[in-house]
This record gives sequence, C-alpha cells and structure tokens, in this order.
Amino acid sequence: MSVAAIKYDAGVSRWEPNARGRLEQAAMDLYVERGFEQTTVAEIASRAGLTERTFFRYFSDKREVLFWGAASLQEILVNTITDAPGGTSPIAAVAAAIEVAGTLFQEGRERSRARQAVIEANPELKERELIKLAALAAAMAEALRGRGVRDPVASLAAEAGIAVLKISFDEWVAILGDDDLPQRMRAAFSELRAVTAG
Amino acid sequence: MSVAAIKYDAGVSRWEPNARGRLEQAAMDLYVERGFEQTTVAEIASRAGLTERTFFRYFSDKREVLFWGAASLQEILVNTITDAPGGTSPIAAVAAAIEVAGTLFQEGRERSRARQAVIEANPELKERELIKLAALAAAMAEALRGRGVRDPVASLAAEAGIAVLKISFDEWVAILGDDDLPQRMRAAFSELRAVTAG
DNA sequence: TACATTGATGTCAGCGAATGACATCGCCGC
DNA sequence: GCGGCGATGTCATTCGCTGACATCAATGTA
Repeated sequence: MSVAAIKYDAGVSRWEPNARGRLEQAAMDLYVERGFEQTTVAEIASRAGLTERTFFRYFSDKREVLFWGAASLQEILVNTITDAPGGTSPIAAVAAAIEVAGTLFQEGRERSRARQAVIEANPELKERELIKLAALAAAMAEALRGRGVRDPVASLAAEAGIAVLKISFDEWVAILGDDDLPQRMRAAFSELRAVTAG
Repeated sequence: MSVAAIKYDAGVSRWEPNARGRLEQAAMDLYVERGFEQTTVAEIASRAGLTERTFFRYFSDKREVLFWGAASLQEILVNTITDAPGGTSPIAAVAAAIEVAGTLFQEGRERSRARQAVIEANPELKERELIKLAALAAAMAEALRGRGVRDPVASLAAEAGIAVLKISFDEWVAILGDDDLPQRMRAAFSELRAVTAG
C-alpha cells in the first residue's frame, strides 16, 4: 500500500493504517535517540499514536520489535538449503544459504548498521539476537535432515554456518567503507576449513 | 557446610551463614518443583529466610542464579588455552579446553542434568545460556590472540569449539545411560573436521 | 434498513521484577 | 566502650507485561 493510499484512507477508516509499521518506526527512532533501556513502551506507543496495550498485541515484548523480521530470513535460509541441487554437500548447501542472507543484509546496509549498533549497546538485545541465531541454526539443521543428512553432521554444519555468518557480519559492520559481505563469507568458510584441519 | 554447622552458628552470629548458597539452593528447588516462571523472587528469598532485596544483592537477576558459576568455567577454559604447549594449533588448544570442561560436567552429572532440564524448559533461560556461551567463545578467542593467533582464525576456532561443546553436551544429557562426555567431544571435533572439508 | 458479528483498539486493574534511599544493628578494631 | 563497617531489612517507585472487559466502525445478512 502506497503513502498516497494511506492519506486517502485517513479519516475514512476508523484508524490510521499500518499500526505495526508505525510502532516499529517509533521504537527504532527512540532506541537510536536515547537507547533501548531509556525508552519506555508507553513512549513508543504514544509516538505511534497508540496505547501500550496495542504495542503488546503486535510485539510479544519490547525487544521483539527489532527481531520479528528474522522469521522471513529463516524461511529464506531453509528454502535455499532445501532447494539445493541433489548431491550438494551439507556444508555447501549451508554456505549457499548464508551467502543469500549476506546479499540481503548488504542491500539494507544502513538499516543493518543502525540496528546492529542498537543491539550491540544492550545485553538484553544481544541475548535475543543469540537465540534468534540459534533458531536459525536449528532450522537449517532440520532442513539438512530433510535432505537425508544425519546428526551430528547436520547440526555441526548448521552451527558452522552460523559461526561464519556472525563473524563475517560483525567484521562487515565494523568496516567503514563498503566491501562485499557474501565474498567475505566465502573467505570465512575457507578459513574455517583450514582452522579445523589444524 | 553441614546443617549441624548451621545450627551451631545460629545465635552466635547475627545471621545464618552462606546466604548466597541458601538462596541458590532455594531457587533451584523451586525452579525444579514448579518451574522458573511460576517461582517468584519473594518465594525464593522467603524460603532462604531472607528478603527479596537481599536476593538482588547476590544475583543481578532471577536468571543469574543458574549461571553465575560460568565465571569459573571461563577461567578454566582460558587457562587451559593459555597454558597449552607452544606450537599447539589453535583448534587443538580449544579442543583441550573443551574436554576439560567436559570432564567437569561429567563429575557433577546429576546436577548438570537437573540444571539443563530447567533451562531447556524456559526460553528466557535459554537466552541467558546462549549469551554465557558467547562470552566463553569470546574469552577463548581472546586467549588465543594472547598466543599470537590472529582473527578470524581465533574467533572461528573458538566458535567451533563452542559448537562442539553445545552439541556434545546436549547429546550427552539426552542419553539415558552414562557415557563419556570428553570422548564424545573428541568424536564431534573429528566429525566437524570431516564436515567442513565438504 | 435493521441488526448481529467481528476485529482493531482502548481502559483499567494488577502482578512481579528490579532499583534507589535510607534504617538497623551485631561485629571488630582502636 | 566507642565508632565505623558490612550484611541485611524496609519502603517506595518504576516499568514490563497480562487478563478482563468496553468501544465502535465496518461488514455481512435477513
């Protein structure tokens, strides 16, 4: 739905449209402005023209605003693994999925940066990020099992992939200029191969 | 310290000794009996003969009761890596550290089991566990850097070690009989080598 | 047209985690 | 014996989060 459509609808419909989007925007703005802890849910809701109660109808908790998008990322990773050509090795399928994720992050570069800065500044948010990454690993392992890969190979390949994702992403975010994230990921995978061979 | 000793001390000192230990014990008991969420800090404190406020003086939050022991584990991992003979490869140093941890878990087997059951049953606790594991990985990476290992090798080796720890530990906990955790960890490391070799 | 239903939001009350400020009072060194 | 210290208690408060119920436009249906 376009912005024009939103304007059109205002006053016609009972409420402003896109409540979830407004809440998300308000939350991000406030988290960036004053930090996560210093922002209350009441403030977020108020800035979005809604009430606290409504915030909690859209997001299970204050942290989830920054993470609900992980669901679609998970879907992409799983599909990439599932759709990999037969005969692709587990680690190659995982690597392909991780690189697709890398491409996506690269597209929304500034957004990724801002988001990561907020998360990095708060331990509670780091916890949430880690559990989302763990969920991604679990989902990838499950997708591998769906291809006939057994444990512990499936789990190990998935965990290795997440390790590469984390490390590459952190480096990429820390770098000032813009360099290629998927390429950095490929390099990390080959480093990992050398390291474990150690 | 035995119950008898506690009785002896009562009345001599102003308070029962070992407040922290009593809080920890009370918390574990309650978490096992009714689950983490269904237990209030007030109940824990009351069972330990203390107040809520005192609980928060010993533990930064309700979850930390189950995790404050991670500090000494981290120390052990770091020391093992630091003290590894010169010329030991990064992954070998990490493997050695992880196996030491495995030995420790094995000694307190029932305790590990009970604890893990509580954690597994609650997402908040899983989050906390993950961030502790991430802290362990970061500390091991730092110890490797202290040996002259550069990034991303140091980080990758540390993350790989944590992945092996996690997966082996989970399997070991799930198994009914008692089998050897360090040995399981060695096996997982060699699986990982095969997996990343693709 | 009238009426029932539905769905997104609001209102209100309340619990429990966490924190700051200040009080208490044995213990220990001087 | 006195004065400070340290472990604990008391009190008040903020904030995240939840359940129960109310509101009211839109939509469907007789």
